Amino acid sequence: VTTADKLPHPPPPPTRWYDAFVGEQPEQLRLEAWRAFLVAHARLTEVLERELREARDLPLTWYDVLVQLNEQGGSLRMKELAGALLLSKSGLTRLIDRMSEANLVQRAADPGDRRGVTVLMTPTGRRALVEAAPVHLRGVQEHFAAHLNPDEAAVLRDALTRIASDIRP
Amino acid sequence: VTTADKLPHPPPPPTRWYDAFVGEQPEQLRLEAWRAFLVAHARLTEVLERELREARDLPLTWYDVLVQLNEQGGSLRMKELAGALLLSKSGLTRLIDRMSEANLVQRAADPGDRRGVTVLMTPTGRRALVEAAPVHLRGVQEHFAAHLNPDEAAVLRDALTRIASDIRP
DNA sequence: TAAGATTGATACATCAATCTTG
DNA sequence: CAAGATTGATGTATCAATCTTA
Repeated sequence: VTTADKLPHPPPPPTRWYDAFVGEQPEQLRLEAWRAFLVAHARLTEVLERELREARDLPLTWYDVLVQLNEQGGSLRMKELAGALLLSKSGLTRLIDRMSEANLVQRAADPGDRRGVTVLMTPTGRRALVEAAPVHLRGVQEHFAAHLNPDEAAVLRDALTRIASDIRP
Repeated sequence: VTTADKLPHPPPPPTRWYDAFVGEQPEQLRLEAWRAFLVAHARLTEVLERELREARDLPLTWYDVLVQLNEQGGSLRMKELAGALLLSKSGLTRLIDRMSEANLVQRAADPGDRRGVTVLMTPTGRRALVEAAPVHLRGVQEHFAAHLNPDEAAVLRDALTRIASDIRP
């Protein structure tokens, strides 16, 4: 369509819109931390997702559902689960559809309030969790935790917790 | 469908599959860092996405494309761009389709190797970048950078860079 | 044949609207 | 009406297969 011989716009120099921010050394450092944060997250979720899928054919989202259910004694309301997973309500509805289809979880009516739906982990689901957990935890250990000494781990935990909690409100 | 009066599976105690890992205090700390990392990322991308969309009606992905093009002098091959954005090739094809539709970028044939396609930032795209950058950078500053003192920023940058670079190979 | 990019089928998430129960 | 959950329409990502040029 467009020929490269006649470029429609001769390349101007890159816009240095960030000059105001990176001018001072401290801001430069913080922006580097920000980029590192994004890259690390992308790479980590990619490997962990791949490893779990290859080893146990389980999507990371499914694993997360099972972990949450396990930590809450095996059952949880849709609303709570959606919150814990940082997922929209409709997103969770479909996720639970698929996982029920695979017999890893099951829906049950809440006898007290029939508007609510409770999600139960099935024995099959529990088995899937028990088999997947070592794989996933080994991955987290190898790709994330092993690179942090205790001081660094504490800094990450504290700083990131602070950051997260200042957003939600 | 299922009545809650007859639960199909009486809740067993939560499986403590993670005992082997959290038994020692240092591993506990690192797992907390891992959870904080995930939560912080989810919350941060959510706010930043929302803020940019509300202020300039620009998806964060589009912004990232413009930033990359700007840093590379205004043009980049599809392949390079996909790599820089941590996006699949086909994903980038569609993204560039939409952005071309909106006149923010433009495709051009590479005269040297006609298999390749070069993506150019248009004047409209540059304007969009210049208007969006302050909004986004203010967001990063407010929600992320402002919570870090220089020492913490350095730890995050160094540790996360180390983590990311040990994955790709 | 291989590299670069696109296309088709599909998976998964969201918003807004809707249904059911309180 | 409000709360909890689901549904319909839609946006955007992926893989595998395909097309074009080297």
